[in-house]
Amino acid sequence: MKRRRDRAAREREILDAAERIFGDRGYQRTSMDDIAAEVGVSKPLIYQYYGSKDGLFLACLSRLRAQLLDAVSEAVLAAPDAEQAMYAGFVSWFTFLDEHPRAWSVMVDEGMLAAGPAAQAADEVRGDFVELIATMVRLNLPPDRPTDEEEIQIVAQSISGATERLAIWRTKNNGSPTPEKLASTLQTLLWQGLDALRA
Amino acid sequence: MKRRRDRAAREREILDAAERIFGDRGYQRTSMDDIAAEVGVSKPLIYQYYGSKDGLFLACLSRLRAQLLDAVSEAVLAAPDAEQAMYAGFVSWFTFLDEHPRAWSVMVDEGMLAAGPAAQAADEVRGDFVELIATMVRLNLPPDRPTDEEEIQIVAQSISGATERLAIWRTKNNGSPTPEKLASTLQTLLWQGLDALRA
DNA sequence: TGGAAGAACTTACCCGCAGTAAGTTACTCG
DNA sequence: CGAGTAACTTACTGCGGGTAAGTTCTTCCA
Repeated sequence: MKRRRDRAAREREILDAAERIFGDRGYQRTSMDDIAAEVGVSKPLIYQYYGSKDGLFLACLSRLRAQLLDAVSEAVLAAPDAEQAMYAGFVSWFTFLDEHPRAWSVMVDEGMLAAGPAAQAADEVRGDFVELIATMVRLNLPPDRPTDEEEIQIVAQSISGATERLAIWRTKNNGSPTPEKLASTLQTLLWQGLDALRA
Repeated sequence: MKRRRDRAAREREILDAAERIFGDRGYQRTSMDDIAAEVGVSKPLIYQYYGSKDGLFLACLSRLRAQLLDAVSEAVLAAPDAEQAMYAGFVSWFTFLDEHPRAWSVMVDEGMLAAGPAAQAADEVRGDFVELIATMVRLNLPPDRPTDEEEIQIVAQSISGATERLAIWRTKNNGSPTPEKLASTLQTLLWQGLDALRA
């Protein structure tokens, strides 16, 4: 017989199992009973802790996103200049996704949340990335130039959308091209354009 | 009492209703019974014609995508040169989505199909756009240059992902910025980079 | 050391909805 | 008219998200 545990430990245990199973089978093909069985606990307990299937999924999603955001932020901050920061950011993005394939499956599935209250929360998580990118773009503007905030948002959304799509495409392509190839192509494609917007 | 109709007419009627209801409520919140009721027909008939809920949704999706692809292709082909073609393509993309908000809701929901056999089909539809973009990029390469097909795919996927994300962001933003603003920012961001890849 | 208080956990259900088996009604053509 | 078939329905199953109403374990103070 399994012992009882305190709430925080059990929550972590449930979250880990959920991440694993959602990652393997996707949102739709995973039932709350499956997760309950994996943890060795009954379904209502999960509902008590996470409220709903969406809630549980969202908890997985936001933990994973935070890890990814950390990895990318770190790479960006460690770079000596803006150009290399951009390249490093791209590489670390694709590399993280390579090294955490299950994590990535969960995130791709977030389309699942297109409706409902959880959608809002999911958007916020995504928004973190857009903000990271927007900040980088802003830092690289000449200080005297009046910032067109709308334009910055457009650029940040575009880059975020592009990298996300590339990551999806890449998994369907059995992991090629390499992160470096992707990063350098993006770099070439975008760098001059960013320069042009600066003018 | 409603009369019987022949299969093709009924199929169209069902598809129209499904597009409307999916567009209003999203995939998850729409039940097959809802659609059946709207058409004034019983549920098994829809199953006979479309096989499954995914099948029906996919049928809506692929019709709408085809319309959107037509609109964009036409705009692109009507332009006098590559630079204007790119701009015109962007504008027509955002404009179409503006003018067919319901269409757009259906398409955004396609994340819903992340799993299952329908996912494959959904990807194919999306692939049409990537191919359109890739073709345009290819046409604009100097003929003597050895084409790096992988690089072209990366670029096409990026642009497709970026525009899709911008469209989603835009609807959450109550339809601003304007299609023209988006198109011109993208143009500035990407044009020089495409030039750089050409070299 | 007993026993109240509360946290951790379960049993046993409900119901909405995708999907189906088996039949019924209306149209069509010889 | 009647046989054949296309269009359609009634009446169900089962899965899975979600919940009401308890039951056991554990802690901690008298």
